[in-house]
Amino acid sequence: MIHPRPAGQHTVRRHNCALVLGAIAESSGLSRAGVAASTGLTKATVSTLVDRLAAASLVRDEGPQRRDGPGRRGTSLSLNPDGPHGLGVEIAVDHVATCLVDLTGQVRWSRVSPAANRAQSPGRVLGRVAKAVAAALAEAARRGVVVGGAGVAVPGLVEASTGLLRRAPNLGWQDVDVPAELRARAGLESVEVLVGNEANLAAYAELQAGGHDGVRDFVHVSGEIGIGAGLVLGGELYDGTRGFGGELGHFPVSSRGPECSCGARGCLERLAAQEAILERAAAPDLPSLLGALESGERKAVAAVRAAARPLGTALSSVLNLLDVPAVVLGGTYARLHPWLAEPLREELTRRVLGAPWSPIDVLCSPLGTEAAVRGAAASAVRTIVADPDTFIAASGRA
Amino acid sequence: MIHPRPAGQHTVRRHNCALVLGAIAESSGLSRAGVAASTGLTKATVSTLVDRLAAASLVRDEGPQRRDGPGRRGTSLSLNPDGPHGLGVEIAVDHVATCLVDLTGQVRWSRVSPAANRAQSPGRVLGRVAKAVAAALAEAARRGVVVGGAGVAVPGLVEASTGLLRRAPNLGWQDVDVPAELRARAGLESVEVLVGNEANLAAYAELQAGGHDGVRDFVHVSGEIGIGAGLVLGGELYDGTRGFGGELGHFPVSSRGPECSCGARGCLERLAAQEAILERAAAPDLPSLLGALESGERKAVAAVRAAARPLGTALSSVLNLLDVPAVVLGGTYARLHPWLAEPLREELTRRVLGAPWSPIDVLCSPLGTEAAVRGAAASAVRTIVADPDTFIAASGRA
DNA sequence: CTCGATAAGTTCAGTCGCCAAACTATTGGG
DNA sequence: CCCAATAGTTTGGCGACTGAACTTATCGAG
Repeated sequence: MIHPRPAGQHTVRRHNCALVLGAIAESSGLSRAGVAASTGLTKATVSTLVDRLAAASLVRDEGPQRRDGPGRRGTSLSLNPDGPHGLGVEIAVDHVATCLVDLTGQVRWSRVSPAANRAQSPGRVLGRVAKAVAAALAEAARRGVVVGGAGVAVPGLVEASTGLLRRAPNLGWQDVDVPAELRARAGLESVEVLVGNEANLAAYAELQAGGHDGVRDFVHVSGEIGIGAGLVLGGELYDGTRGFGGELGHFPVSSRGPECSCGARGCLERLAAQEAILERAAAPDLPSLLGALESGERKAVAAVRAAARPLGTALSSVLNLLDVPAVVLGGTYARLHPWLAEPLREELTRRVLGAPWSPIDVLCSPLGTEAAVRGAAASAVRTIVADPDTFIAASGRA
Repeated sequence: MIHPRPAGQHTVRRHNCALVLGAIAESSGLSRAGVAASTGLTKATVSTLVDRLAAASLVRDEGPQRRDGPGRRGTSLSLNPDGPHGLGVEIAVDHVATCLVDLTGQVRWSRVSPAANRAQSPGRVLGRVAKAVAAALAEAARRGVVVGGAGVAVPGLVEASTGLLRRAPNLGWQDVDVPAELRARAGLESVEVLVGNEANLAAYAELQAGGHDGVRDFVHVSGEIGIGAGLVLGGELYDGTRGFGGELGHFPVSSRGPECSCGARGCLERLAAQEAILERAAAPDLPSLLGALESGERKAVAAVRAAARPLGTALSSVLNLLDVPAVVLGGTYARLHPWLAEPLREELTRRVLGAPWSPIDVLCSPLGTEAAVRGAAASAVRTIVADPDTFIAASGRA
């Protein structure tokens, strides 16, 4: 059993610091008095904590508010966009991406470097990654911003407890300690480095920047190579007991169906991933499929429809099991959204038990292929916003 | 968004009180010094908190420990079995069950009253339940124990946020506020009353009393009427976003298959629930099926095997999605365990991706039909153990 | 223009729970 | 009999929040 920690006054301050910052993050432009009202803390306490947050340049004082009626005006507080940034890194089979995201979740800088990483040794790939990270750090230095944390998105199973990348089939890696490697190779010694599965982090990006506002519970699916899924429950990424959660590709959706690499038959992945759709539509690649769809070719439209059924079958089971009211389509599926959404919604409505009471949303991700890097950076920013006191303490002694 | 609460010193004490009690619960017979070591608190703090817990009769001083070597002996501390009890209530279609469980999780008293509750009005049934609760409270009074909380298991969807029983198909109920009704009818005014889905609470009972020691992550399935499932993740009951989680009965496992009441085809429930097995085995009821199995009748054995496949298909999807390493068979499935476990394990081993690395346990519940009531009572006890300070404050002013 | 009403933000003594360290109590061994 | 070792208690101090009084800022009415 993981032992919970004893609490002391410092714990109280940590909690309340996070509470105050959270209130400011949630509604920008709040005054100290407003924060006090929304958190339940006293004005005195809020003042102290805001001073602390401002000193660490997490919060910015934006001058007096507009108000009508008598009384002194409050000072607008908001997250400081020039405060610490989160560094996002994505290691994919064909590229390495990096970006810098500010506290408000805005992407302030990003870069993608093509790289043939498939079946390359970890050392070689991590060398490339270290270079890209160095460039990002240089950019941050040029802008005079502190990098407060880093997140790395990887295409494989990440063990939550250890941070180890257990298996990455497409890279051919096994048991690689990515954070340790990057800390050593790329001058990230003083920064917290998180790793996460690429599909899970894409889901998190969707929550943070997707603009489906108010939707705090959904399943995010994207179908590039295989099918990646990520769960967001109650505004938090849910990644299972050991962090392996969200494996959806091998859902058995057809007792017959083609054989899969996993040994079973009728896996979702073989029926609804990008490759399966292209094959059925007799399209050589995604652009040509999209072209065919736009000109309304029956074969292409039918291929997408055919993928919607098994996808809907699998997702409806997830929705029934976890009681989630929305599905977000990302990656390739986002581009197919106009043709995919309706048949998918039909299938879900038919199969989800709660559908008659609360209709199911099938949403489209606006983030495209950048979702995973953004999610990685956002998860780094999250660690600061969710626990500012630790960040302040760390930057104080550094 | 649900607003988190501000923290103060009282929050610290609450947290540490729970920490100390948790340490004692986890390893009975610990001394104050032992608690201090395992929690990280100082001996001074532990002493204060233990006094507090002892004054509320949550913790009992059991005299000096045995130790070898020099030094003063510590005093053994353990959960007080004569401290507050949890009251468990189960409202089923054919009976009402009640029980009293002490802080250690032992059932100290229980009673089952047959009752034809199917399709009866809530008022009528709750009248019966109130009577059973009154009898349980009288028994508690006779024993001189305080009832510190109550849990009610119901066969339907319970909304976590409101505690409302949204739908109970087998009872024919809709939107019933069970806690409020019971508080009003059964003299439970001063006691916290929790409601939960019967399958989820059975899973919780399994965690608490099932004796699969060390297993803190599993799916619990039982097949009486329909198929009920409950998830335990990291030693906590997981009941989904709104508390509707664990719906497994309508997993689509066969694209053909018989039509189901939900409108779809090939639902797990129609293929693997008790009724389906009996029908296939041509057995009139469960006892006769068990008899046939014990005398090795091929038709009966084949029927159970036939149910194992779809069950395994559905469960493997859950295991892949949530990364859980064990399945516990309860209710009817527990009785079929000798014939069901092996084919089920085979199916799971074939389909679960992580199986080659960590084998999947298929365990048998020893709790029988009492699981749900016990789980209800245990969940009531849990609220005390997980937050003793609130209990102490409440009993102090009462 | 001044004064009163209203609201934001600050200051300060008070309270509460934890901590560190010193102290008392108990036990086995030389 | 005294010492080393361990359990538990007492005491003074500290940090973080609270409540209430106080200062600052703004508007509108006379």
